Amino acid sequence: MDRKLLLLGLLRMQEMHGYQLNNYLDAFLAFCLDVKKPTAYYLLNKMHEDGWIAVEEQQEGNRPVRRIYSLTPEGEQAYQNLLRENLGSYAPVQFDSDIGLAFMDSLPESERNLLLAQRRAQLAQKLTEIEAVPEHPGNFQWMIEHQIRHLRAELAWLDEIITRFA
Amino acid sequence: MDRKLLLLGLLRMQEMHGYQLNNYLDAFLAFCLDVKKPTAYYLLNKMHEDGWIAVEEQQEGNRPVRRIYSLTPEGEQAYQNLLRENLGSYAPVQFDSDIGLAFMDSLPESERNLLLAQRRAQLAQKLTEIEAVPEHPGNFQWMIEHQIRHLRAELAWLDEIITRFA
DNA sequence: GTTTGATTAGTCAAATTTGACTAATCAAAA
DNA sequence: TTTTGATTAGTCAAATTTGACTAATCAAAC
Repeated sequence: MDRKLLLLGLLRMQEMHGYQLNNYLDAFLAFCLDVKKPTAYYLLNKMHEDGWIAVEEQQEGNRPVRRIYSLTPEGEQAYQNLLRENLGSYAPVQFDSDIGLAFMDSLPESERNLLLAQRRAQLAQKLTEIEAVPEHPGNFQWMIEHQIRHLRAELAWLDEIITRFA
Repeated sequence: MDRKLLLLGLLRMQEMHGYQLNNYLDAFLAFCLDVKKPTAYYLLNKMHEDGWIAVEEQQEGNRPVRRIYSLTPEGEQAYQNLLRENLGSYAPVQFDSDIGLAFMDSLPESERNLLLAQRRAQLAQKLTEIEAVPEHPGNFQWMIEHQIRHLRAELAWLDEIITRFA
């Protein structure tokens, strides 16, 4: 549902064709949200079938056809509903990385430490990357800020684990 | 992959039948990990087909048959590989709740505040629940500790947002 | 006596997600 | 002049995940 909300919200800000949409997801939101291209098209089609999204074809010169997606009134209504649902509830997240931590004991100490160091490096890398992301349009800035805080907390937590086990 | 690691790790600690396994997931790990019953069976079957897991049937009286799942040597090897892969890398998490935050502007202030208060209540509730969870066997304790820290940070973040917008 | 709830096994169809792939046009680099 | 990379559109089969459901036994509550 949240992914639908995302697509509706983006198209509501500005109608777009699929390429633009996927490009935006890739270029600006990939740090925080992972929506693959076929997923986006799947959802666009579904919402089109449900009458939430209108499609208009445009041709420019001999280039491939552009399909502009935009919200219908039903889409606007759905957007409002999904938005309320999302805002009014807390969706817990899962830390799949913790599964490995739970079973660390089955590795020799030296290897465990090596792997954890590797994990730490990746985490730090990701943090550096996202801290370098420039200002973002609209309220997406918060998504980044949230992610940054989260990654900092994760790094601190991982360091604590590493220390406890060193 | 991580869910496979989880199941392998659990069966490695102690061989179990499906009911036991699902029960354990439900009763002890549901706070941190969400693995539904059909998913568990799907993975058990798959790993059985791949030769990672052995199944032995037991009958006790007239009760339905028990199928005890346990690791094969290949399963042990797979476990080692998955564990290394998991431990040595950082898997980023996604905050789907942030999607709503990004679009808050489209709601009237009063409703927005109401919904955010509702979200906060849910979050606080979840935190209370998990803080009340008793000691956990083995290293699963960390998963809980991690989740608690995370929820506290989330609560603080949400409060900050609410304040900024009040 | 009967109904409920725990124990044991799942299944099944449907929804969702993804990796890998195709196809055409045009601008710019080599 | 050829090749590469961006622009535009996706598709397709496969993997995964889930909600809703079935079926049998036994103990305990009512």
